[in-house]
Amino acid sequence: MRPEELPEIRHLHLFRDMSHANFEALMASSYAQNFPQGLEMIRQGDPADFLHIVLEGSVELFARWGGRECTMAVLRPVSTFILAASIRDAPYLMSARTLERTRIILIPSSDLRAMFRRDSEFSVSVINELASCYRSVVRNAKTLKLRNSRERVASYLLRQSLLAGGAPSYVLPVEKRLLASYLGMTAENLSRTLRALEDDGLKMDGARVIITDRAKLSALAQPDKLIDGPEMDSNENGSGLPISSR
Amino acid sequence: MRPEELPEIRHLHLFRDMSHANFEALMASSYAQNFPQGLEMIRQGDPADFLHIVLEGSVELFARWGGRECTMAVLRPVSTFILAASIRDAPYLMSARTLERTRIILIPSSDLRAMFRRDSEFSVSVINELASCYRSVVRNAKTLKLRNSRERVASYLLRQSLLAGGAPSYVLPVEKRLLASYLGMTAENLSRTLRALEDDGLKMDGARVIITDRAKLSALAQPDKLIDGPEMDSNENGSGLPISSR
DNA sequence: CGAGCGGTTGAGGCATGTCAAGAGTTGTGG
DNA sequence: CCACAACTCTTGACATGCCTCAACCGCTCG
Repeated sequence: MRPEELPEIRHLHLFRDMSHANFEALMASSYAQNFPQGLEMIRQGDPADFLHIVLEGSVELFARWGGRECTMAVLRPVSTFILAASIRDAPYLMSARTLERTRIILIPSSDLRAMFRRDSEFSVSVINELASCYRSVVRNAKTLKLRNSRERVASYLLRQSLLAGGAPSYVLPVEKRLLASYLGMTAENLSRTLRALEDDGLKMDGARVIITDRAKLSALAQPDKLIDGPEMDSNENGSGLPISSR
Repeated sequence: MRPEELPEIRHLHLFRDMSHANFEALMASSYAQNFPQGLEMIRQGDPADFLHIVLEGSVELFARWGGRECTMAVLRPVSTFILAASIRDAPYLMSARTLERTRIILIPSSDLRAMFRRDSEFSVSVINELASCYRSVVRNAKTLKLRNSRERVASYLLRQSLLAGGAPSYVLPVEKRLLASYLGMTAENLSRTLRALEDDGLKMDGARVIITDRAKLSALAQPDKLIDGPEMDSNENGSGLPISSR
């Protein structure tokens, strides 16, 4: 692990409050790894031996069942993921693959579990992190059950706009194909939906989103802080399943 | 609070490992309340001032958006709920209403937060509880995105059968209307789906489920431990969103 | 240059929601 | 005790959202 990377990790909410010595100890037992693009680094069902941290690149979390698969989240630096499985010493519920060349830190789950039993500051951080992640997934479930695909697309685009500083125009952070799967629809359906939203204040230009009439689009999406945030929460972290907080 | 209720609460994973004195302290600041049927005791968006525990009766957690609503979980004794919101000192993401006359214990969130900073055994329990809940919601999201309604119904019925001790016949723990909403479909659609499953090893008689051909039904549902459990986990607890662990 | 891939578009079909009506059940008040 | 209201559940008819399959375009990369 490179020395200049430590501060970046230390800066995460999860690690920010623990003692210096304990942080060093945790990092000493961890190691970094670089993965090429498209590598399935985690397979659902495998034992969760490590907590992962994305340092560079990006990672897709996805789930498989039968012949189907769907993407559950996309993570960008600096984020942790699969904290819950590491803690429960249980099998991964999701698989992970790199979307590009990606650098990952691996922290042994057993060290993690030992650490929060020893460092009470750290255990409080873990609690806050998990609670935050839990709420994110609940929001996700709400949007899936309460909104139709059109509304999910519109609210997603508005949320991303907000993350881009409220800009009326920005570039999609992920491929449309992947976004479709994240939003629980097919690529074809997303394509048609984006086209249809041209009557509602949206314009697409390739991967570029242009919000031409925010009020109109908002009326359709009905953004709700109990689904879309804010509290965009403490989501510098990952695995709370934001698709690309970046 | 009745003295005979304390052991039931103490028996929950969440409270079982903390010191006697601290448990007593937490209970001392809590109080019990009885609600009539159909009362909306928690409204989404309100501040989460209390951790709740169902002692008798049953509670539906549901979410609203726009004009629509859907049920997210049904909780039965003895279960805690809305732990994450209490911890984050954040607004409830879901509403709760009683399905029958229900007795609830209310633990002030601030006391809860103070307690896990003080009692490290308790903080470990909270971590395990939250991690477990998180995984439950992820499983829920997976079933929503990967299975169609028919498959969700079939797998739900098989899971319930397992909870009923593997019995081929049992009575639905909730009304069909509510079950439909939990499974992300309309009541009409559930009704038709149940009828259609008669070709696949299922027979309904009112609220009674009769599995006539388990192999056939399983082939359709393709139960998966990464979605349906087991690890039916430590789900004596609630808010991991099982519908009626009974 | 050709293969592969993401994206788009069209045609068609199935799954699911909506609306409406009726049977059965439960609960309530006269 | 009965009448009535309210509710769940079911069924039918219909509309529509969404998926599937197929073709095609444009781009990238070997």
